[in-house]
Amino acid sequence: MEKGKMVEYLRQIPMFSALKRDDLGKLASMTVTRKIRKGDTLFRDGDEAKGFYLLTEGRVKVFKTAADGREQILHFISPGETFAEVALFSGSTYPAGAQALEASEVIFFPRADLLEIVEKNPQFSLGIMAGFARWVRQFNSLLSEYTKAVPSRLAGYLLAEALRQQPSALADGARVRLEVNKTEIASLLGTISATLSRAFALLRDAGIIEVSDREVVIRDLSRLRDIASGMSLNESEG
Amino acid sequence: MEKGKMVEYLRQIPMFSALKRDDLGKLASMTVTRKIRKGDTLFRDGDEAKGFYLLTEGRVKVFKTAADGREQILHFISPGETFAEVALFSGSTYPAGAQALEASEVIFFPRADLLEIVEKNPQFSLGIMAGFARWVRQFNSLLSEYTKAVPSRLAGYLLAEALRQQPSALADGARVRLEVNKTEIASLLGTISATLSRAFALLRDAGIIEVSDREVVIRDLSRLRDIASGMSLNESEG
DNA sequence: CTCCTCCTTTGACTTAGGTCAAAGACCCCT
DNA sequence: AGGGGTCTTTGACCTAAGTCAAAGGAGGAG
Repeated sequence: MEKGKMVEYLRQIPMFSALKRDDLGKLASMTVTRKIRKGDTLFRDGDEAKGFYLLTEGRVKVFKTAADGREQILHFISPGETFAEVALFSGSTYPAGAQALEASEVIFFPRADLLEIVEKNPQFSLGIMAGFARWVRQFNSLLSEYTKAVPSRLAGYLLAEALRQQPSALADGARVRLEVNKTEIASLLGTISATLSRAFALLRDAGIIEVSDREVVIRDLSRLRDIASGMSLNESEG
Repeated sequence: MEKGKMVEYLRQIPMFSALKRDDLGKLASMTVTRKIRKGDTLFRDGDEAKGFYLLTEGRVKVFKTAADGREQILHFISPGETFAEVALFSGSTYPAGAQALEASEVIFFPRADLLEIVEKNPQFSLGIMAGFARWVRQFNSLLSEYTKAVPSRLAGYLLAEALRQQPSALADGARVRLEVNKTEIASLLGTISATLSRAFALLRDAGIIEVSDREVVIRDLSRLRDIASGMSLNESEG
């Protein structure tokens, strides 16, 4: 990306929006852009944390690997989102790994350079913290999801995706594209593909959603909401 | 607390240690100290976030309440620890509730006053962020715990408590006081007291711990570690 | 076009752990 | 000391969801 364009691009990212023009320029010049292929690992849980990333293209997963090798996805990153910000605040290691789900492009922000800007721009640190707070909330909700049954978690995921993809069109008939494969979604929801498959079938057979290939149509939004909030399938009937 | 003492007290808190003397003074004068009784609620999930807290005495739980009324404890707060810092960075609402587990005393830091200090002290914001990072890691590990069986989570909890209570004496024979009742521990570990009770019995019968009243003695630290890392009880035998 | 690989679905089985219920144990309070 | 309340343990039962395995499907590479 050419520098002027880079500055414009960075300005749109909420975290950087408070920066003045010359700081943005400095920021732009310290970055490293990197193209990665599907399956490439950006960093692993435990690697030394040298900076954080902004995804400009593609899709990335952030995940933890358990002792037995199974992985738990913490979140999917979409273009325009930053990840691994935690690197900024503690010199040590990344608490999770990151890997490309498809061909992607990232911008890397080296920790040391960033800290310089932070120290001179209290406003900037507020921006970072706001991003952090958002993140905490997300994490928080991920945790509460865990106590729910798999169909509830799936319902919650579908609602969140529908909202993210087309905030305005959240109504019966809304379409949700599944932007990652079901095995990955299963891992995000803390389950396995076989179980997720059954959960999809349950919602489908109840007439709440239609599934074809990678597209889901929401047929009964209000029941989907009920399920997401923890209601069981038969409670939500009628 | 008298003001000079308050300044000294605040200086010991990692988050505030980078502040200069007069900022500490300002900080001290903006706080509100509050005594609360066992069972008192400090704030609920969804309340407007007006500031954050520092616990000086007693014990507090931070928790989420599910739609069906069951609660999931996110963490126990011990004296000297801050909580609800998320309030600083997003004007909106608390993502969880807080309630006193015993008679306690807290210092409250109003959001608006704090932000003033943040804006003038980049160093301070770094301190806050460091606290945040610690918090993220803790949360992160809480999440990975979730995929494990209950006895593993219990083992992890006991190890963490042993380490917190007497970092130096972590060896066979180490004693751990249970500072909250088992129903609360169950909720922290994402289970219920009946199941937790069986998990205690399992570890006891395997000769890994001894339990009497509210005191646990670690008899076989290395097996406890095995269990905590996800190994099943019979795998860890021998 | 056809093979190969990866993803998804389905089936049969097993099990961890939640539910419900009841009985101890302990503590405080009067 | 008696009695109510809370916390903990134990038992019997049941269900959600994980494991293992196999069969379809769909897409890409040659």
